Amino acid sequence: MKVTMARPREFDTDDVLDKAMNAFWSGGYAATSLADLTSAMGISKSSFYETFGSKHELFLATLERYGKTSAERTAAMLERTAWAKGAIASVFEFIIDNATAEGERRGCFINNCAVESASRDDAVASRVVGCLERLEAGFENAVSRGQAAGDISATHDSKTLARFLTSSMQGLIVTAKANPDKQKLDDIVRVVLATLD
Amino acid sequence: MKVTMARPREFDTDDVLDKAMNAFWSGGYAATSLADLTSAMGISKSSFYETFGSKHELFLATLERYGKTSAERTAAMLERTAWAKGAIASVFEFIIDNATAEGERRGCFINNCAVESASRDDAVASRVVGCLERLEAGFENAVSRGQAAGDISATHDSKTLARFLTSSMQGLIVTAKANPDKQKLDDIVRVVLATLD
DNA sequence: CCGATTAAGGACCAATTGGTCCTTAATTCA
DNA sequence: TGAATTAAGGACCAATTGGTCCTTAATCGG
Repeated sequence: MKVTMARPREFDTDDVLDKAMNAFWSGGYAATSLADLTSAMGISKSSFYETFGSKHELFLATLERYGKTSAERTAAMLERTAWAKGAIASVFEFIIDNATAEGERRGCFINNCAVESASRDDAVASRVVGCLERLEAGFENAVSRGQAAGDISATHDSKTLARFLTSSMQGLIVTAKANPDKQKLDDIVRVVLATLD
Repeated sequence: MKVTMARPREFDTDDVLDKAMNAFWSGGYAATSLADLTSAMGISKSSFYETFGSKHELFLATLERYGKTSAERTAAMLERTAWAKGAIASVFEFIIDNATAEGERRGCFINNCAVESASRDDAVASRVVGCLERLEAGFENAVSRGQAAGDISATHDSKTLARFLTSSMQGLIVTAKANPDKQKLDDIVRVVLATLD
């Protein structure tokens, strides 16, 4: 690759990528300007274009980073936790806690990207689908284990339930964004989790 | 009100409002420019500002129109149709048909608005919540009738199920936008409708 | 037909958009 | 130390942004 390094970067790529992701997460793609981005990332315009190419390429890079970090973490958590049913419940609880907490309600990055950009931008769509499939795989693994343990009903097969749970998660996130009413959200999750019994 | 009319408008307000709504529906708020809007609406800039005040006010007007037309129609349909359970199923079927049809996949206007703008714009949020509550009321009415007819299980009360159905609808719409795979969507709806048994 | 009133066309605006490029500063290897 | 290389600062760009305003055209009541 690079045979010499010359002057080294003054920033960490993953670090500024995280900051860019947070900016897009809060503002969406279209409404987040280059000025917003460079300000959030703390780098200059020239470093921006040198390192990331364009606003669009940066956006894709933040999506990939999300897939490798947050989405992967949630899915892996579902697969590792011993009590599968409890792990599933805790994912939904986490969403409610997040949405009803003080401060900015920015929803879920992937959910935002799916709604704003997926149908107009194939590169975004494929990355969004990747994250959702990883999550679905996490749910399916958990459901399978729960069914094997006799903890989760076998009325629906694990893949079907995993798809349902992934979709329910998206629905909860949208509902919470419109109206973060804990009672309503708890009602929804109660019915969702009852499908596992 | 107006004591004289002088020169009459060359366009119908509701008609151009519908065209504006479709433009926002396809492009979102931020990414739809004034040029996009006036072009879609077929009116001049001066007529635009004279009639609607600003881009933001127009946006709110399209949301209100959506509430008075589309949202109201769906909710009323749920309330009128004799076989409540079938009516609920047909709403979900309609979403799948829409999402898997050829052409632009622009999702649901309210869903798009909820995700893009609700958490950053109180005026938008209140109108989005209004539409969702109207829909929820439609579901609740249908569920109650179904429960009275012994057609829908009384395991969960009608309000809880209505909230769940409204949220499930949002989830389905987001899932479909990311990946309009009919099998997956059918799987999801099967589990959703099974909660009524 | 005429004065009042309102609609529409489009010139104009400052600010912002995403993006380029030139210069200067830092760091490497030889 | 010096040549090569790369990073960073920021001037600069055309195009577009949402929005204003002036002029002209159309239609009303009288």
